[in-house]
Amino acid sequence: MNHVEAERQRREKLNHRFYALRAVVPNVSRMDKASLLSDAVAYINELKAKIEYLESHQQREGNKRVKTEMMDTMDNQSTATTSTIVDQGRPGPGGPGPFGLEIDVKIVGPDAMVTVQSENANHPGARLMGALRDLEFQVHHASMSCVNDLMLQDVVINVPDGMRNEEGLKSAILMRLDQ
Amino acid sequence: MNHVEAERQRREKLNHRFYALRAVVPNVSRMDKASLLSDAVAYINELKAKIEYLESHQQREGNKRVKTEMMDTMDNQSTATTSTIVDQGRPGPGGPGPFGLEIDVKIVGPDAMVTVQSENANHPGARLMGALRDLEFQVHHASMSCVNDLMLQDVVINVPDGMRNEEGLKSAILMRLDQ
DNA sequence: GCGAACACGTGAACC
DNA sequence: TGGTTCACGTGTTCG
Repeated sequence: MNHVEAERQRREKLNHRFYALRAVVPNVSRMDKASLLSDAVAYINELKAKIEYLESHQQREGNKRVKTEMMDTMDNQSTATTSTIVDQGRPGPGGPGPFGLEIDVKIVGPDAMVTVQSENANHPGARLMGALRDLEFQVHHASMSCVNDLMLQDVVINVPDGMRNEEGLKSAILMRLDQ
Repeated sequence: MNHVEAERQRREKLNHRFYALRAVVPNVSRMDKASLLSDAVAYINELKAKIEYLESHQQREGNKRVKTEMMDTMDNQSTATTSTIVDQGRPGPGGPGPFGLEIDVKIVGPDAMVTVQSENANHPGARLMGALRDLEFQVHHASMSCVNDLMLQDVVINVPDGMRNEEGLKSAILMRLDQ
């Protein structure tokens, strides 16, 4: 049969592409295809966030723009090229992302609870607090602990009406976090 | 058969991940899976190149002077005009001092415990953490709470041998704190 | 033996 | 008509 051979080649091609994708995505948590795909989208979103940050802060000290910038980001979310869809799937054992950083946001009433876990390097405490200052959030409570190379941090901030969106907050903070 | 259902769900999951990947990769030339995968790797490489470009085209300012500055300060301490003596006493009930800021330092072993009390303005949390970052102290633990206009904060930092001096640390931190 | 993950051949749909 | 892509059920391997 010719059909079986064609299908064989199709599978072969697909697997080759999968292999190529593995080559460009770092920290592929597990070797299975589904995890590879979700790791890839997460990685792409992190790269996008990093680029957006670098582009907005190429010219120094226009620092009060950030709030409106964030609004824009949250509006355009999941629409155009600005889309910041983040890994709905498994909160798997993949651990910290490419930047050794894991962040979680929970909206509770007028406030948001943010928990961050990362490696204890580059003064992560100062970085999160600085990011929240730049975003002009009122910080009600914050605590952080380091043990060896691991850093755990959680803060409670007041969030204005317009931006009570867990994913939006997450990517906005993440964007200012990865320098 | 249970097997057929498991495989069905596996395919469903995989297709969902494919759909998520399509959402974050722009210009998906054709709708077929293989093309999507190769477009994804191309896009990732594009983002990487852009980041490398942006990172190389931004100037860095070295902030490594602070540590030696601090050493100097601690040497000249209580001698000339550089002295920055504040609020020797315990964190009394008098409330914040003239600067709306009260700071206390206690050396304990290789670490120092710093407690700060001030009015809740100008993002005091970010300012203390930033000051400690600039002074290149390892922060082991930090916590802060705000209630109305009052802010309370305490941190535990590691202090190198040469500067285990409560008054010196206090004025060094204070100096970087009032901008 | 079970669950997970994969490769395979086959039927169907679409130019 | 082929040529190409997909979904499906099945066999198999591995922990």
